[in-house]
Amino acid sequence: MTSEVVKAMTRYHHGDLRAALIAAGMQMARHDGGSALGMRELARAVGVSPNAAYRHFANLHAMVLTVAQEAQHRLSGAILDRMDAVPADTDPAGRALGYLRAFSLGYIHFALSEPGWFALTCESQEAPPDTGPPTDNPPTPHQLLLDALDAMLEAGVLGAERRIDAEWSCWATIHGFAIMATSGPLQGMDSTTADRLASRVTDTLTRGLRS
Amino acid sequence: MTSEVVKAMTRYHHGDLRAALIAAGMQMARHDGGSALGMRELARAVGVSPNAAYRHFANLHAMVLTVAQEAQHRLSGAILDRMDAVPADTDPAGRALGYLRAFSLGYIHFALSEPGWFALTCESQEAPPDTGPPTDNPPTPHQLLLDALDAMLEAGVLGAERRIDAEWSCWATIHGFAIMATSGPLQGMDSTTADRLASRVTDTLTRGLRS
DNA sequence: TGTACATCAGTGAACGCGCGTTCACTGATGTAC
DNA sequence: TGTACATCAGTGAACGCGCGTTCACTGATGTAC
Repeated sequence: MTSEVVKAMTRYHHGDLRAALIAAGMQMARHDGGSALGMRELARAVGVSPNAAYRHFANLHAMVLTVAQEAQHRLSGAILDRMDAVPADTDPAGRALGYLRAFSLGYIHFALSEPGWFALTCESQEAPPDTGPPTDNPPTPHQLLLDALDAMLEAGVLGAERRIDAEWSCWATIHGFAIMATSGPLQGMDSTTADRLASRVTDTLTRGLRS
Repeated sequence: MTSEVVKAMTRYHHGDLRAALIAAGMQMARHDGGSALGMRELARAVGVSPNAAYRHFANLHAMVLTVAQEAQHRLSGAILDRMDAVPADTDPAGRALGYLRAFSLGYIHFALSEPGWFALTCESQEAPPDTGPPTDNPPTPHQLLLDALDAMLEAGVLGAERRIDAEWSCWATIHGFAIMATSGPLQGMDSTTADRLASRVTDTLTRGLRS
């Protein structure tokens, strides 16, 4: 398998240049954020002529969107891991609250541990131009939040009236904290402080929702 | 007065080129955000050689920071206007809650009505290189938030324990909503919806703080 | 099974652009005597 | 009051850079017969 890939890398036909370009884009964005993505630099990283990338992306914008979507998938994955780890044996109310907390802390933790990728996810709300028809993509972070809130509604933790627009309060708070901790006034805080603040902010949010 | 300025504009010595450059920078940033600021374009807008700007700013970065600070002053001004409009004849508790609400809605309204300037304030947390010693600058938005929270503490609306780190919950929520409404998933919503959501988010935040 | 040929996925060179920044210079201003 | 001179605030031209994108081309691949 590995030798095939190596062979593929050295052949005139790359093998899977598109995937390699996306991987290189992720690597670049990891350190320098999404604004560092460029067609020439990407091709250079993969060891291919600048022009070859245009076989796989119509232009710079399309390429950035595609890499951004990959970053968003990783964010979803990180959140899902935390949500799946919520113990299943507790009562529905506790579990629903656990989902929201898992979402919040998962989102924030991802932002802090992968600030470059996180910044990339913020940069593009649009969907990349042509996602092939058979998409086994993970749910978007936004969908995961809706799931958590609906679980709270069903478990009776959240009143029906309070459910309305609740996702935007959550998104504002959680995303806002992530931005702040990543590229705002809280930038560079130590991880103990980060954990404490993330926890407190999540508490305040939860209290506000439940009243 | 006006004729003096006009004369100053056409003289070899500009008169107040630094102020003119900052004003032009604000105008540019208003439409295209802070990343559109450039030394050459700025000089062009004022009708001066590209190099002239280097008499007033060490480099691009210093210029952007300076314009960003100006944008932040306007944000502070907008918030202050709202906070000053809080009726003084109510009880301290109501007034303190009014301050927080004024801060939140003022912040969000500014972001929505001047998205370019708002984006610029986000871009730079650092202080510009050399602010002259006699600074009669308005207080920072962050300071205004602290004032509102302290008023709530004094009025007994906010418990001492709840006051701790409360500014970060507020900042996350308010700033987060502004980001979301300006360049995030809520981008382009109509103003009725914006008002409703801003109000609801502020309510949720306030409830969360008071428990 | 072999072969002609269409198609795909790369190469290499170039274009034009606008940028930040620097250099040597000059016109205007103010100040010491 | 006049004048020499230092200093300030501009000009104009250029450098080097890296970018996105396009052009004409070629090596590799697969498919119909």
